[in-house]
Amino acid sequence: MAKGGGLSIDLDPIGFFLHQPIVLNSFPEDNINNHNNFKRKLTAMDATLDNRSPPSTIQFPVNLNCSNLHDSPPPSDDKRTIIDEMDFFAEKDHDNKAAPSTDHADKKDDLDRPTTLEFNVNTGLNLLTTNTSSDQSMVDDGISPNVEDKRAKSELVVNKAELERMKVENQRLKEMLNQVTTNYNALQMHLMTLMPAPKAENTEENGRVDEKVVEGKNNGGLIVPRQFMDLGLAANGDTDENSVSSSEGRSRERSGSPGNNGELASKKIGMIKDGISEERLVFDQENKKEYGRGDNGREESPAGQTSQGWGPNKVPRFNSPKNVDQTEATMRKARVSVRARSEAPMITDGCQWRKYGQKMAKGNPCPRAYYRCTMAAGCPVRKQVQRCAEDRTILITTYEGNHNHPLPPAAMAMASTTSSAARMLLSGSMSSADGLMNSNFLTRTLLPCSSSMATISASAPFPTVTLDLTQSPNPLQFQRPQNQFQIPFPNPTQNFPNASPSLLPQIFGQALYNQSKFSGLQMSQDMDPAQLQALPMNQGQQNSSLSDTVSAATAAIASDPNFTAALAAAITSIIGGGAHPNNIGNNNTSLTTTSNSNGNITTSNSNSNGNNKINNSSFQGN
DNA sequence: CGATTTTGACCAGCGC
DNA sequence: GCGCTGGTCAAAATCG
Repeated sequence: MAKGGGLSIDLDPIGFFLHQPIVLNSFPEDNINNHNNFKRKLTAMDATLDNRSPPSTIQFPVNLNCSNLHDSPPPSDDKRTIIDEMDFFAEKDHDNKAAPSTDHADKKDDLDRPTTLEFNVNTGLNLLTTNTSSDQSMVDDGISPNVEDKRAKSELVVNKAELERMKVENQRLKEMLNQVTTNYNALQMHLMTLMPAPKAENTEENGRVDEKVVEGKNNGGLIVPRQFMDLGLAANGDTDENSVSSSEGRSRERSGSPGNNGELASKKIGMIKDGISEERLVFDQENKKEYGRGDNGREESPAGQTSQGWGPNKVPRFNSPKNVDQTEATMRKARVSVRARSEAPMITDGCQWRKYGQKMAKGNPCPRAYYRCTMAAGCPVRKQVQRCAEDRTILITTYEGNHNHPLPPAAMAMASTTSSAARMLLSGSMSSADGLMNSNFLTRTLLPCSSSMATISASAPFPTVTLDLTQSPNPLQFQRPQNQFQIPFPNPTQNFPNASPSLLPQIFGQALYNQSKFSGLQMSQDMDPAQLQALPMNQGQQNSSLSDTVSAATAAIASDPNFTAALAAAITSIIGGGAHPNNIGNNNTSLTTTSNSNGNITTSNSNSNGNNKINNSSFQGN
């Protein structure tokens, strides 16, 4: 027990004995004298400062001192700050403390650091500690080693208690973090439901509005507030049409005549202008048949909370000018595709899914499975799971829609990713004005935390963000398919050594979400889906699968103070309005320039300067 | 017995 | 109009 570097630190204010193993009952004589001198001085100080000067058996402000180290480090000392962060978030220390030996070992490590010594010298509180230490030394003179042992044991106990307290506090902080995350998510969803309409302005004038926005932004650098819609949530004020049709024609009656659809569409366009969600429109007009009829009535909701998201076969048509609104609305169905290596049939994303279909997709010997979220009735979120044809160890999971229910912490990562990416894509499809900024933003935000790549595509029929977790950390080595945005990520160890690849969804989602608050992302609209399948893979390192995404993410965040701090800083800067490209100081930003077969141009951007424009690819007929 | 999966059928969009 | 394809449904089968 005599180890415990902490004891040594506390007992020796000047650091005389820091180099020595802690043997409380074997102080050299002269050192004891030094302690006695100190004791005399400090006892006087102590008396004036604090009447509750502890009796000889209670001289453990030592430990309080330790706690003070963690709780309120002087701002001037960086090292101490680091120590503070580590104690709050680094689970390792706290986890390890279960074993006393480990605990002591840690303290011993601290002992070896000059900084610790420096700390002791500089901290006035240590004087008090010293005083007690001196008392202890004095006691050494006349009291048996048993007392010393008792004292040491007491200190050990107190240290343990302190560690326990900190552990509890750490746990409490983590719980608070979880709570905040949950609330944030709920608020986010609530916000989505409350802001359906403003998009209608853009819708009214179609592409022209976009151009205006572009000009305005270029001139003034103005960040136009963007509207993004909730893919998954049905607005409370939805019409009952859906419910009506839902109650009437079930089963095979779903096939309404196209003509009716057209009429309905024009009616609904009027509704859009009145502030009705476009997404809702899409759903209504495309779901004369609504799959809200659902199995076991699951997806039916009297409140019209019928599922949205994936209407059946909603491939947009871009040819008819009359259908521009409709087209645009249809384009709202953004998807987020995650490629990850996994032997499991499905990645663990924290949600409950029910398989509702399986099909053999063209060009892939592996069947594609269709799942819908079953965590709440009417949740519109769906996903497709399919193995990559080229490399069957790669699992491609495509998400669409937003959850309309609270999510367990374990599900937040992926849900945040999908909904945020979808919103980003959707808002991006509305305007290209800030495309570059968005790209930079996205890049900047994602850069630090991912070893993977995000491919953004608006390939027909749906704009898609592809998160490729199978790729090399050095994207510059890749030959990118055309018509894609490439968002390269540097070596993850560069910034967040402890950031797990599993973190990507969460970070990506957070980043996208934050980004979507400000603007949309310009993207190429006409990438061939096959190109997504042809994404390079098997290069470089093999990243881990996405299984246990959330737990890994949580653990990594909790355990890596650097990561936490940086992420918090990034998010703070974003939320605080720091999303302007000029504020982005990331040299790693790089967007590839590609032109596509349809003549659309995507613009490269080699830095964070937001002056370049990215051409907004108009919807191209396919 | 309820929930989930399987699987054949149906539907809509698209291209020819 | 026809065939292909993607997406979905829903009855039957299976699971826990």
